[in-house]
Amino acid sequence: MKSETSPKDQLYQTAAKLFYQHGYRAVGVDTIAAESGISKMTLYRHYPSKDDLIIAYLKESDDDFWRYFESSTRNAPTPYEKLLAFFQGLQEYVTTPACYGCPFLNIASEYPEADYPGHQVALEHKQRVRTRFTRLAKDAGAAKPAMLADQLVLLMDGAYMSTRMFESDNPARHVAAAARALLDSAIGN
Amino acid sequence: MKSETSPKDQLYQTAAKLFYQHGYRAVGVDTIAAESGISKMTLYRHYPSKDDLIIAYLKESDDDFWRYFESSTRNAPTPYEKLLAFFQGLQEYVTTPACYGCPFLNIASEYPEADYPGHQVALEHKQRVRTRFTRLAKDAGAAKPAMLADQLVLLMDGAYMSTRMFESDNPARHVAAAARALLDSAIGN
DNA sequence: ATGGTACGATACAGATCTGTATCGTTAGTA
DNA sequence: TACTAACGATACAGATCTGTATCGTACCAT
Repeated sequence: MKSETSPKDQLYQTAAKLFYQHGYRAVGVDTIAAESGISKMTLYRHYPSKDDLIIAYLKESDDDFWRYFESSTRNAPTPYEKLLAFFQGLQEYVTTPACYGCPFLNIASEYPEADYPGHQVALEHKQRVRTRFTRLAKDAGAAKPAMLADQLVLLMDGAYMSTRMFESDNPARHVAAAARALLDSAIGN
Repeated sequence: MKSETSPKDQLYQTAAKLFYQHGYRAVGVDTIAAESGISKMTLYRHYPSKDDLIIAYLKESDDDFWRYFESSTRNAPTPYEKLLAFFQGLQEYVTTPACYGCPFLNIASEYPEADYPGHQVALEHKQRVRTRFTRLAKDAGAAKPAMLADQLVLLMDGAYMSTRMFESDNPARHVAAAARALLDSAIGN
């Protein structure tokens, strides 16, 4: 059957969960090893350093994000509705206990130095989102698509951070309505 | 003249700068002592622990925020214009190299556990901002003032995080326009 | 059967961090 | 002048962290 998860997968899943919930600096390799039931030596056999494990997690999070982005917007017929659908899905996610914010914002907070490798990965991710938003905003007929995209990025990141901060009564519950207001204001329909 | 800064002040100013720029976990007490030119023993004579120093910084940051809030909105004649003025000033600040994000969002990222004292201080700060926004939104005639306030909080926090992440070409340069759009949409004038 | 590969367990090196203990010095004050 | 309070310098205790070294074992393919 070969359905057993490999030690590397086991390690990765545990690290991903701990990094996301508790932060990158707060989680040590000993904790990851103990929690996953995999030896620390095996960890270092698969990942040369803790930073490599962090980078692997960030790259996978980027893939996850785009997988979700595609699936949440696929059924929306227009660019306008695609953006709305994304923010509707985002709102549902960030008002869920499973959400601990944004892995990329979290790494940027913990490692603000621009030359840290993880910071670079995060920055590139946000730039791709910005580019994608800009394209959709343009196709939706916005007069200033780059400006609208930036405004939507602020909303998205604000929602992620609210979720990391608030346990209940989260301001992010209004992110979809806010996105709609910005879209309507920028498109003018 | 007695104008010399006291060792405690020297210590505090150095710690504030380092915490804000590099993060709380990344900055150790030895670094603070060395950078300030004050002995580590003197640090612990004034602050029982590093956490106490962090809390002192957060409380002072809260005061700073409200001082700025009052000064930036004082000359605006209406609640609507007060909110616009705040976001205009925020935009100017976050597009400046002196800005390293929001001390409260930063602490929430680095210490996500809700029972960490610093997290509590941060949460209370954000709640006060939310309350203040709600009051102004209500006085400005918004149909759903709490919702508008939440949307503005998302924008504000998104702008802070963008600044921590981006060095140039910062999406936060459009935060004032976004706030205006949300206000106009919610008030309907 | 045998050899290679992956993993577990453990100990450890070396760095770093928070916080304390000790002692010397300096400055202000009665 | 002598006392006191604050500070500096240094060493250190104890914990924690990343990463490595070593050795034993289990499994798998030839």
